Amino acid sequence: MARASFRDIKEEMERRIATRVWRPGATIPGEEELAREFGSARATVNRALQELARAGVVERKRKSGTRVSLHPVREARFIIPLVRQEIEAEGATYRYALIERTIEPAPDLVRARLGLDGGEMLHLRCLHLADDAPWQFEDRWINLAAVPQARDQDFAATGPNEWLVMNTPFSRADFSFRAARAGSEEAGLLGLADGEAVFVAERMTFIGEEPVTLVRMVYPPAYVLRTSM
Amino acid sequence: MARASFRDIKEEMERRIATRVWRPGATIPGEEELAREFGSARATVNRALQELARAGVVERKRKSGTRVSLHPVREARFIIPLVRQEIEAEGATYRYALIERTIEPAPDLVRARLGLDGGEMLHLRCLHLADDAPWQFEDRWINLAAVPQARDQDFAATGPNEWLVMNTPFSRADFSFRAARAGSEEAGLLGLADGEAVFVAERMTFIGEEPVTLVRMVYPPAYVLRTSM
DNA sequence: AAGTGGTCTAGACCACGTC
DNA sequence: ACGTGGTCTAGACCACTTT
Repeated sequence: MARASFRDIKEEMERRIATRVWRPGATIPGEEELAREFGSARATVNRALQELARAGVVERKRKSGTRVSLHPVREARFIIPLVRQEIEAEGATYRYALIERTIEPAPDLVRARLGLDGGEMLHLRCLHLADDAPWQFEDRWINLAAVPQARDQDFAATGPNEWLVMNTPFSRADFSFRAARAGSEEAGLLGLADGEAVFVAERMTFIGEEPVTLVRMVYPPAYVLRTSM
Repeated sequence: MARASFRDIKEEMERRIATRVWRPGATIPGEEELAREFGSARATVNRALQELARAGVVERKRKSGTRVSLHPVREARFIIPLVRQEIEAEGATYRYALIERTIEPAPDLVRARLGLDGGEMLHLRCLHLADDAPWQFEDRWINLAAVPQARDQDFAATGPNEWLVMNTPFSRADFSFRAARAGSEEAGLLGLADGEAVFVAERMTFIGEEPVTLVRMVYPPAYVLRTSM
């Protein structure tokens, strides 16, 4: 092997952990010693170890050293792509259809979820299609107090998600995922039988403490959310 | 300000993006120029930019330079707790029940998913309960070639998940989540009506390239997976 | 006080993509 | 060919934690 890269070093260390040369809970050698062993600079070993630590494979503490995690990785990451990207990544053609756009006072349920006192909201209902087959039904409420420019958008050609991503930064988002039975309206729009199982994702986003939007996304049962770590 | 750390630089760059000094799609200055501006080494700017790229805020390509992402692909993290912890966090009492434990050759479907040629597998089916109400039905296949010690475990008192976490490191895991209709057996075990919507999580884990386990976890429709970012 | 990881620097060379 | 990011090095100093 040529000079060892931080990737090589990381792989070798993963191998040692997987094959229990380095056992869970055990302290592994210090960076300096490892650098000597791998014939590399300490910074290179450091980078490999930092990545392992970020992934939860090892735990590091100054003075005490680096230990193999007892309860490895309890965290997975997953990306929230735009529907358009999600669909185009499948090799399908994306199409968008607006169903309804109204401005109304926030219903109690939405106000409660977002922690709002009152005020007007933009209510949008739309459909995202892949190769003309329904892919996602979106039911969205936008807080016009937080995003006044949304009032001037008709969202006829572009979905609110893309517009918001481009125009409204957010500082926090809460997600939830569940299974549910399709209501008759949802079933109709998605081309499903009544009572079919649907995958429901909900998202609330905030700028600081101010609520921006609440969206409910309903997918047909063929949809699968994937991630890996 | 003292000498700029990569964190300071990262924050300043995030600020410039949030305040649209650097606009979506625009190319930002090269590392060398930024290093001069911040009075730091190029490696320090590089680290800040790499973290922004990993977070999806910017996109980098050699020769072309670094540009602000048009559609920031934000990533969310979620924790995969042990069922026991999940239930106890709800303030409920955890109970575990083994339904079936057999050693069999891998069925074709499982072999295909895991990329196995053959060999014996441990098949476990069990139920996790919260305050004596069914919480999760678990159907698990363990590759005995990768985890021979599992053959000696009866899994009568402790679920395979807890045992594996403590005894088998893994280097990669793939997750998927979907909605489905409960089969009659699942419905019976979970106390649901036939055809009720259930939330299905699947996980495959590997040590290096060697498959360790495939598990299908089925939750009643009341279950909600939450995360935030 | 001392040990270990955390970060920074200045310089170098490499790798990839574009021209 | 050339420009930009990717990575490595050798050395230095700092910061946190434990002794």
